[in-house]
Amino acid sequence: MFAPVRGQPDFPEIEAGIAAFWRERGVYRKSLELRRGAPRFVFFEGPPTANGMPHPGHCLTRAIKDLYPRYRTMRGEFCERKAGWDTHGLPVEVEVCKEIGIHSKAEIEAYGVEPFIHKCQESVWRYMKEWETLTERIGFWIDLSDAYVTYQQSYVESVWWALATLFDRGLLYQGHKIVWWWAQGGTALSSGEVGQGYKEVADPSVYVAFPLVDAAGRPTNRSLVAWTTTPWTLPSNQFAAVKADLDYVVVRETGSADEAEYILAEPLVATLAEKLKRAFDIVERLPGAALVGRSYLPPFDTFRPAGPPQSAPLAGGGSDTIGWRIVAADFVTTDSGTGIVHVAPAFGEVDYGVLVAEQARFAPGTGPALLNCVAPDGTFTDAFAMGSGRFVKECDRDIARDLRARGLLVHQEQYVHDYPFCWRADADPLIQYPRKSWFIRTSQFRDAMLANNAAITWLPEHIKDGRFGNFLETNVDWALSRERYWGTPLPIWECEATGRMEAIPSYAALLAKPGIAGTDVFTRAKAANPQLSDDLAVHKPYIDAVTYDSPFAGGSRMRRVPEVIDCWFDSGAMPFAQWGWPHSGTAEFEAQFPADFISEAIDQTRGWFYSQLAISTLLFGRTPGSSQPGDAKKPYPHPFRTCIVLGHMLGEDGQKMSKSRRNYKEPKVIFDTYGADALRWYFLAGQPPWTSIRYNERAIRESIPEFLLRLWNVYSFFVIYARIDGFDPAGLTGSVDDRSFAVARGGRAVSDYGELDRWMLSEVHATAIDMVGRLDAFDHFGAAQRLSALVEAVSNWYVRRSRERFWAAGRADVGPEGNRDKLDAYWTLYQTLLTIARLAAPFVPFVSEEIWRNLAVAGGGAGFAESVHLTDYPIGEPDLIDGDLVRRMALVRDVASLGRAARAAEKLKVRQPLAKVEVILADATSPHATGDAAWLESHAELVCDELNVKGFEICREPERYITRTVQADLKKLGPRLGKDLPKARDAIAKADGDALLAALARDGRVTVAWAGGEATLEREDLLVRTSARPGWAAAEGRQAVVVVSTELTPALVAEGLVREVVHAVQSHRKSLDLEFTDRIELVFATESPDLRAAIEAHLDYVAAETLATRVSFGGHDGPIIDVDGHGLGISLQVTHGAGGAAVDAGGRS
RNA sequence: GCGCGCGUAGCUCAGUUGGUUAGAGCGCCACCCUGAUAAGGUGGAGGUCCCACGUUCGAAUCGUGGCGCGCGCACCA
Repeated sequence: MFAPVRGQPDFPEIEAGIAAFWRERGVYRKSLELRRGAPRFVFFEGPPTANGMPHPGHCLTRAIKDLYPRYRTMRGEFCERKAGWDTHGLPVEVEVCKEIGIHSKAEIEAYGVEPFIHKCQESVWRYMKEWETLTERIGFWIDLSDAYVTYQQSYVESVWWALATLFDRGLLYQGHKIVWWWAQGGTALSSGEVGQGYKEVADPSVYVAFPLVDAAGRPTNRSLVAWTTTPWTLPSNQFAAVKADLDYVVVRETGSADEAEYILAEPLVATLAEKLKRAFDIVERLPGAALVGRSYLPPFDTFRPAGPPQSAPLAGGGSDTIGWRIVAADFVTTDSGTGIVHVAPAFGEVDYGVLVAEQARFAPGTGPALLNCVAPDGTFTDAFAMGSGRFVKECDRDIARDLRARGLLVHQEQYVHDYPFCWRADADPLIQYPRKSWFIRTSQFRDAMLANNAAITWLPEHIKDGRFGNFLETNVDWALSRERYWGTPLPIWECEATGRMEAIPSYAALLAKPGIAGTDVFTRAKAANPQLSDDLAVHKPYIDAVTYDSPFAGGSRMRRVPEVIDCWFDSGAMPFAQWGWPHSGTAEFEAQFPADFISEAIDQTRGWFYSQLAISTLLFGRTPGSSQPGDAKKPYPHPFRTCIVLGHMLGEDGQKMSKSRRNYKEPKVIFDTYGADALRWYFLAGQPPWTSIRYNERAIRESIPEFLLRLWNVYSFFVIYARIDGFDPAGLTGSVDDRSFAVARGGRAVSDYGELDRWMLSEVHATAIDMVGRLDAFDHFGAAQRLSALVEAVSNWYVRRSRERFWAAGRADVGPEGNRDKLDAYWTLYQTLLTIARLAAPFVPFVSEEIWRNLAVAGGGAGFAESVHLTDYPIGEPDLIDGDLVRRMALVRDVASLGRAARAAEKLKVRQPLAKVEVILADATSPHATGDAAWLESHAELVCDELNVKGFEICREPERYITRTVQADLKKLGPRLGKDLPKARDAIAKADGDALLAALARDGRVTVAWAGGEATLEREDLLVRTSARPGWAAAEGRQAVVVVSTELTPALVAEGLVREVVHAVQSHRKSLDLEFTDRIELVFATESPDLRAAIEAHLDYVAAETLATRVSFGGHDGPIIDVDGHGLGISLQVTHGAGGAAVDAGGRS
C-alpha cells in the first residue's frame, strides 16, 4: 500500500530521509556490485584543493560529475568513483601562514619546518571534512572512504616514479633561467600559476636619459631616452637596445638655451613632446644601425667603474666594450616608449637573451657577467646602497627622485597595465628573476600534445582548437620546482663531491641504497609523537635527512636537492598515482585508463586538463624524434576521452563570486531552504553547462514549480486516489517486474488500452528514447528539457483529461465490481510515474528515490529494486510508440488552445457555453490530413468538453471563414530558381490560392508565370496558409484555424448564468472552509427573473455540483453578489449530521 | 597587443545544415478552475535578434569591420 503523501513537500526533509536510507542500506555499494564485471565507464575525479570552503560553483561541478556516472550505471555499466583530494602546495602553505600570522620564508624557517608541515597536514584534514559534507549533501555518489590523497606515501611514490622516468629520459633538467619569482615566498612559479595572478595596476613609469660617452668615458650632451615601468631594474642596466632598421632622431628643445640633446625613435618624438608639453627641433636623423656599438653611462654606477669603457677580446678576433653599449634587437617596437629599450638581463627573459648573445660574441670567460643587485628575497643588496635591504618595488619612487635630482629623469607618469601577483598572496607582486630551477621539457612534446588533444572530445567543441589548443601552441617548459616545504619532494639526490645526480623512483629503492642513513630522524619523531602520520616519512624535513653513499665518488654522500614540486604535477599524475601505480594497483590502472569522462570548470585548461595531458603524453606517448618500437604505450586520446568544460559561475550581480562582496548565498542555505534536487535541477536543466551561469536564489526558487513541484503534484494526486480506490499493483499481480517497462497489468496488452493511455505511454517511450540519445552524447541539458516537457504533458493533459476516470464509481480492480477503465488509468499513470522516476534519477536523485520508494517498493512489492538507482534506465520501446497518435494529440491540444484564444478574443469566458466550434485544418493535402481530420472528428466530445461548446465540426466549407493563400516553399524553390525567386514568390503569392490548389489537385502540377519567366510547380513546392476572414471569432495557428460561433441563444445564456452561480457557491464553500464532502442547503435570493428562471431550469445540476441536498429561493439579508449583471444573495448552511461519510470519491454524478 | 566566448522580450536564456509568423521560463496584465487547492491552468502584451557593410533570391544564423561585456595569453622593455 502506498504511504500517504503530503501536499506540501518539504524537500530538504525528504532528502535527509533518503540520504539516511542510502547510508544505512549501502545503496551506492549495491549499485556498484550490481554492475561488477560489466563494461566500465571510467570517471576521474579532479581532486578539489582541500583548502578553502566549497562554494556554489563547486556544487555545479559535483552535480555534473554525479549525473553521468549514475546514468551510465543505470545503463548497465560499471563505474567506480574514487574520490580524491589535492593537498599540497602553496595554497595550503599560505593558508597556514595566515593562521599562525607569518608570511615570509624566513619566518617559516624560524617557526620550524617540522611543525609547519604538521600544521599543513592538519589544515588539509579540516577542509576535507567540509568537502565531504557538501559532497554527501548534494547527493554526489563517490567513494569517500577510499579517496586518494596527494600527500599519501603511495601517491608520492607514484609521482616519484614519474619524475624519475622523466629524469632518466633527459626530460627533467635543471636550468638557469629568468623565472617569475615570488620573492616573499622565495620560489619560482609556473606559467599557469602566474597567469592566475594578473591584476591591473598603475605602476610608475619613467623616461630616463642615458648620456652617450666620449672615448674617455665622459658624458656628452647627447642622451638616449629609454622608457621603463620597472625603475628598480635600472641599477642593474647592462645594455640599451635599438631596432637597426628604425629611424632615430637627435632632438633639442625649441628655443632653449640648454644644450641637452635627446635620441629616440622618430615616430615617438611627437608622443614624447606632448607628454612633456615641450617642442623639439630635429638636429639630426640616423638609422638605428648607426647607433649600435656606441657606449653610454647607465643611470646608476652600481656596477660600472669610472673611466673609459672597458673592452674584452671577441671570440672571432678584435675586441668590443663589455657593457653599457647600444645593441640591435628585433623586439624593439614603436608601440610605446621611445624605441630605445633599457636592458637589464637579470629581470627579463628577452633581456637575458641579449646577455646570452653578447656572451657568445666574446672569448670564453671574458664577456659580460650577469649583473644583479637584487637578493632572492626581493630586496636590494649592498651593491645598490640607496635601496639596500628594501623591497625593490618600494624603491621605485626614491629611484625616480634620485634621477630627477641628477637631471636624468626626462619624464615620469603612471602606467596602467596588467602585472602578475602571487596567486595565493595577491598583495605580493612577482618579479622576473634569474634562478636555477627544475624544468620539464614539455615544449619538446608540443606536437605530440596537440595530436593527443585532437583526439579528445571537448564540450563545448571550441575549447579544443580555441583556448586549450592555443595554450598548447604556446607551450613553454614546465617550471616544476618550488623552493618551499609542503609538497612532493623532488626525488633527486646529488653527489656532494661531483654534483652528479640520480632520481629515485620509490621509497624502497631509496632504502635499498648502500650506506643509507638518516631514516631514523622520522623514526624518532614518530616515537615522540605516535599520532604522526607515516605518510610524512616521504616529506620534508624528514626526507632531507636521508643520505647514502655516492656511486660517483668514493667516500662522499648523496643528498637530496632541497626543492619540492609544483602541486599541479601531483594532480596531473592522478590517473596512475591514485592507484599507487606502478608500485601497486596495476590491474586497477589498466582497467581505469583512460577516463571516459571528466568535467571541471574552464580555469582548469591551464590546470588539471593540462597537467594530466602533459604528464600522460610525456610518460605514455612517443618521444618526438624517437623511432623505438613500443615507445607509444597508449593510443590517443589519453588520459581522458570526453571533457565537459564548465563555465564560471557568477554571483547574483553578475560579477565574479566573492565572499567579501557577499553576492551569493552559501550552498548550505540553498540546501536547507529548497533542497539539493532544486539546486541540481537548476544547474542541469537551466542552461548548457558551458555558459557562465548566474547563481541567483530567486532563479533557483522559481525553477522549482515548473518541474519538481509539478512532478510532485502528479505523484501526490496519484497516491491520494490510489489509496481511496485501493489500487494495489502488487495485490493485482502478485509481483511486478521492473526490469522492462511492460509491467504486469491484469492481462491487458497496451494495445487494448484506451487512446489517452496509449498516447501517454507513447510519449513516455518517445521521451525515453530521446533522452537516452542525448545523454549518450553528454547533452544533459537537452535531455532535461525533454523530461520537463514529459512531466508537463502528464500533468496538464493526461491527468487533467483523466480526472473523471479516477473519480468514477467502482474499484480499481478487475473483478465484477471493478471498473476496468479506472484500472487502466491507474496502471498508466503508475507506469508513467515509475518511468519518470527512473528517467529523472540521475538528475534529481532524492525526489526520484522518494517517489520510487513509495510507488514501487511500498506499493508495488517484492518485484521492485529497493532503490531507483538500482534499476535499469528506461531506453524506451519503439513499438509502443504510436506516432500518429502523438501527432494527433498534439493537434487536438493545439485546437483546444486556439479555441480558447478565439473565445478570449471575443471576451467569451469558458463558463459561457457556446453552440459550436469549427475547425479548418491548415493543410488538407498533407499525407496525414485525411486521417488526422477523421480522428479529430471522432474526438468531438473531447474538444467540446475542453472548450465548453455544444457542437464540433471539421469545416467542409472553409471559404465561409477563411481564405487560403499559397506561398512558395523557399527552401525547395530557392536552389532551383535562384535569382528568379523573388518574382516567382510574388507571382505565387498573388495567385488565387483556392484556384491554384484546385488545379494542382486536378493535374498534379501547375504553371505560374511572371514577367520574363515561368515555372512549373508541384504540390511540394508550395506551402498553404489559411487565415480567418474578418468578422469571425477565429484563431489561427500553424496547424489549424479554429472558429467559434459567437451567437448566444437564451438557453445558452441561462446555462452560462447557472455555471456562474455554481462558481459563486463553490467560492463561498471554500471561503467557509468546508470539507469537500460536506453537504449543504442552499437558499438563493434574486430579483432577476432571468436568473431565477435559469437556476430553476437547472436545479439538479446546481445541487449536484455544489453537493446541496436542498435548493430553494427565499429572503436574504447578506451581501448581494453580481452574476453577469444580475444580483444574487446566497445563504448556505451545512446539513446536520451529513458529514462526508456518504460521499465517496465517486460521489460526483 | 593577440586569442577565445558572448551580445535575441523587463529578467534568465533556447534558437537544430541560411528559408516565409524568432521561442521558453520567470515577471507583468487579463481570465479560467476550485475533488492535486496557501496548488493548478489558459490567453495577452512585450523584440531595431548590439551596429555597419558585405555574400546570397533570402541573414538572428555566413563573412569583414566596429562597439560592449566576460575570460584567457604574455617578449607590454
